[in-house]
Amino acid sequence: MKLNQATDYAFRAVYYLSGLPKGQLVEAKLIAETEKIPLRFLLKILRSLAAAGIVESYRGVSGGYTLAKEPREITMKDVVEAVEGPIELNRCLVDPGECNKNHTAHCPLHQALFSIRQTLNKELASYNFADLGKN
Amino acid sequence: MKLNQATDYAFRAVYYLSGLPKGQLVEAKLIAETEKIPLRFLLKILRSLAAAGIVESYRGVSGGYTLAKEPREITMKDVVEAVEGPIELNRCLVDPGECNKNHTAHCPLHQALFSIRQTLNKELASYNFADLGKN
DNA sequence: ACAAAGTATACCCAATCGGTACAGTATATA
DNA sequence: TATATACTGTACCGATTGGGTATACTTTGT
Repeated sequence: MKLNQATDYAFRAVYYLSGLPKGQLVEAKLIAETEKIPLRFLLKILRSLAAAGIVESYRGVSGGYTLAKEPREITMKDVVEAVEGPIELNRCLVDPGECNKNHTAHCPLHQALFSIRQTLNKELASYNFADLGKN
Repeated sequence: MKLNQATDYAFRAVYYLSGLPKGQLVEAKLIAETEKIPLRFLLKILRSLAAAGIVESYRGVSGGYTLAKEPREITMKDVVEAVEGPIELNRCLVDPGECNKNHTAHCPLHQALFSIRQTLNKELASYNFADLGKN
């Protein structure tokens, strides 16, 4: 069970942007070089981050990217969800029809998984990009 | 980010075995039918569980499977790891060489991910198959 | 008008997932 | 001791996902 590589790159990109003066634009190319991320792939990831309202993009000659909100307002959970969608943990947490036993409500495994997912989400949400740098 | 289907089946199989009198053998076929798991696939999963010391197998005419230890001694983490290996969360947690920034030790993202993984592991380890049934 | 940025869509190869097939081995019982 | 029954091991298979690239296009500052 792991996060995918795109998510890792997204973490790095957002972390990089968090270290910049508020509102400063940076081209994808520079982020890519600094963070050693394939440029084309990074552009794709940045589009997801933009769609999720984490990053703002500006086109044209001196365009680039900047954070759409304060680093403190962006959590690791936000980034994960922007890139790979919500954490599912298990098919049957998403679609009860997928549960081949089909008695979700009184399935103790389901209950445990539900609670584990919740813990994981909370944990991811507890890290914001302002605090990440410090310590 | 999710657990795979084999792990889900493994949960169900172990849960099923946990509900049986200690030491009672059950054929894979019966587990498969009860839990609606493809038989061949279940057999494969059971081999992983046996290799991990969660389940014991007996061949021959009235063979089958039984838990290798008390339900209380088996956690969801044990089952996850038996089936899909340890939880990695991120490439660079496994192999520092994979970290394209290569300064793992002082990377705040790495530190956060490390801690998140730990929380997840603890959470998974907090559910054992004796308690799952009750409540 | 043109170069420098981002956008959109489509594609590609490799790895993993979910599962099956086949050939083999152990064992209880007739 | 033959045989049916149950597990084992390896190899395979089609579909999906992961990680990334290509191509064509749009926006914008100078």
